[in-house]
Amino acid sequence: MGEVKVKNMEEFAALSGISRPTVSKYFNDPGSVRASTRERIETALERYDYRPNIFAMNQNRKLTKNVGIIVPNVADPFFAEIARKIEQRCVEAGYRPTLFSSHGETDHEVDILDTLRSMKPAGVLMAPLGRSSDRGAVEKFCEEVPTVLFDSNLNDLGLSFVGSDNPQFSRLIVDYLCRTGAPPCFFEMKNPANPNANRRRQGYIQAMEALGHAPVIVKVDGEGWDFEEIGRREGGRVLQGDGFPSDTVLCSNDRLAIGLLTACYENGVQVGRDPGCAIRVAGQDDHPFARFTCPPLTTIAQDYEAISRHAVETLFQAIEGEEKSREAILFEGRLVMRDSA
Amino acid sequence: MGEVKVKNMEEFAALSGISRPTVSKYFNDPGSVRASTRERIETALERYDYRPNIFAMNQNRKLTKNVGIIVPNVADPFFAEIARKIEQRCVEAGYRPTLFSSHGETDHEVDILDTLRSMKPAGVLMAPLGRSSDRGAVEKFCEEVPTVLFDSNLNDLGLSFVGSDNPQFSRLIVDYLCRTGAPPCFFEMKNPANPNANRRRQGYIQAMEALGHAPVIVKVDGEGWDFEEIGRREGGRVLQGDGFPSDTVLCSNDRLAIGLLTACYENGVQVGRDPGCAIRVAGQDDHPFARFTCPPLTTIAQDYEAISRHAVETLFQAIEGEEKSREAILFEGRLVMRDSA
DNA sequence: TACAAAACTTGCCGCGCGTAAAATTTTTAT
DNA sequence: ATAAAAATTTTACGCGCGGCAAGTTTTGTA
Repeated sequence: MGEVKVKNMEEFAALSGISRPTVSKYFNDPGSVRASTRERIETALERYDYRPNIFAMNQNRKLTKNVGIIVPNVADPFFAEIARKIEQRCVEAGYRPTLFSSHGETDHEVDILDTLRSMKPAGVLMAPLGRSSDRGAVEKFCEEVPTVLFDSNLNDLGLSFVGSDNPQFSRLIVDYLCRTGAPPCFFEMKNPANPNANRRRQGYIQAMEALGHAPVIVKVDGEGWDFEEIGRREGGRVLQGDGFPSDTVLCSNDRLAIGLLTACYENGVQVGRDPGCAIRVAGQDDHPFARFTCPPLTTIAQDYEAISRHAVETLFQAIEGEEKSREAILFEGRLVMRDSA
Repeated sequence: MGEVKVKNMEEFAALSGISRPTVSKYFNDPGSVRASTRERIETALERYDYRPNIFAMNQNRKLTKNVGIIVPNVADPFFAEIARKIEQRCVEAGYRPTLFSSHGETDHEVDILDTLRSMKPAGVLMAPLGRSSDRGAVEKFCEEVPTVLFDSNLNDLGLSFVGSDNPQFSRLIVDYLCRTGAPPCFFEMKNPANPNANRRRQGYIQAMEALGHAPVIVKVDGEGWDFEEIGRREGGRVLQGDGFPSDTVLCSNDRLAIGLLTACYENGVQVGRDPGCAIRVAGQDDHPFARFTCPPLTTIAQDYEAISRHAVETLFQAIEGEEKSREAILFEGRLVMRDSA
């Protein structure tokens, strides 16, 4: 490998004894050439280490092999993890994924959309910021390039939506909490960035009423994506004030719960389901760190695996021509019992 | 904006009344054309919403405006955070950053290098996997494209290295721990993936000896990047066995410490510096989650800000022609006192 | 063995832009 | 006002590959 530096496909084709158009066909789909031809090319490939110029490739192809992945915030391990899974599946399918993070900012999300547009991607997998997304910009983008939304749904945008059945999450954990102790109150931010928060609240209310309990919601101030800090600061404020209306607190998501656990620690409030404990805390998501909080967090696990698989499959089906009407695919959560509730 | 769709630079040049080569110059460096010309172009830009085709651009330019950012694992919030900062600085400097994660795998890192090579990047900022990096592949890459290494140093590779003064980290925290309680033992993995771990161990040994104490190292099994789980599992094993040789444990890094805190909780071992506590635990890095552990983790903070700034500056200076000999720039850590030690 | 289908070759054009050289215009300095 | 310098225009070519059409070879089938 690496005997001579091969400048272009012309040269490589000559060296391998195959015509350039056929070599070109090979690179676009190795299966489209005769087996004997494929072998000759691959033999030459090992000797001369040549790679087609991706810029020249993408320039002329109507459809590139590029796939964009957008998450609202890579610094959140939840999104980092799901992005990793999606990335992997794209590579396996022969595409070139590029990861982008909006970093929680509307402008940044719009910029990414612009950048992506100029990359002529075959498709895009996008987890929108949610409430603070520029709906118009996203809509326009979805009209131009095949886009599958995940995690957070922007109504009727994109080819389809793949996410979690958030009301079911809340019902599931409310059932569990009521079965094993006091009915929970619901702890959330006043203006949640993520629309899933609303569905979770509604799921909570429904589940409580179905069990004959009065739902109680604790809304706290806080903007942005520093959920842990908001949970800690505002949770602490509640604890130092009147306290929570129930000794069981269901948080809108795990990151808020992680912050609340810190607040409990700082205020000397023992968390858990043991007799000596003063409060139970539960989350939702099964954040990668939920396993390592003290006490480990009882939560509802998102089905990362199914979401990433289905999102990618849906996109590729659309790319490869199968017309379908938009659908929202929701996966159920799984109760993960740990020690916090 | 957006009156008519402009196909190419030829068309746009005609619409703006400027010749195409000049328009081309403008896009490569707006400052290189006369102010009056610049204004005419920008006026047209607002009316006709045209963006040059990036593939065609990059194809002919010897040097693109692409910058590659490689981290060993985006799912680690530490790297996600520093990548975010670097990304931002690149954009401000007019470059197009692309983020890659090796996901802890050697093969993946090598693949990224190959992909990057074909993108003809102006430069690359790379945090190598470390011990499991393919040194030969990295070396070859560094010879071809200007690369600044950060976080983890691969001796003599790249334009320069920007990272932390790891021995100083350990000295700093050892001093603090000895001043406020029992001399610490050092908790680490047997085969650390990151070479910084070795420097930290050495710093620990030096600091202990300088203070007249015998260094004691607790090495535990564990492969891969699941540091929290290793810390929890092996930490638990130690606690259930003979226990730690000191009631103060300095962990090689925060993620290990986070796992150890979980192990302590699971084994009913009270952590902190209060009289009732059985053990003190300290970390190193100031991981984004260290603030939210229970108890919050005492640690040494990496200077994210300085590292990202300096890494980017060094790269751009090299790109823009300033020849310099390779240097390793190390930033000091800052003691962050919280409740765990 | 013949014959059609499939795979390949040859030749050529186009994509959108970078870039170089020479001619022309505009700006700045004398 | 005039010369020199700087900026712009014109002209022309090349980058590396995709894609098409027509002709040639190989393959599989009867």
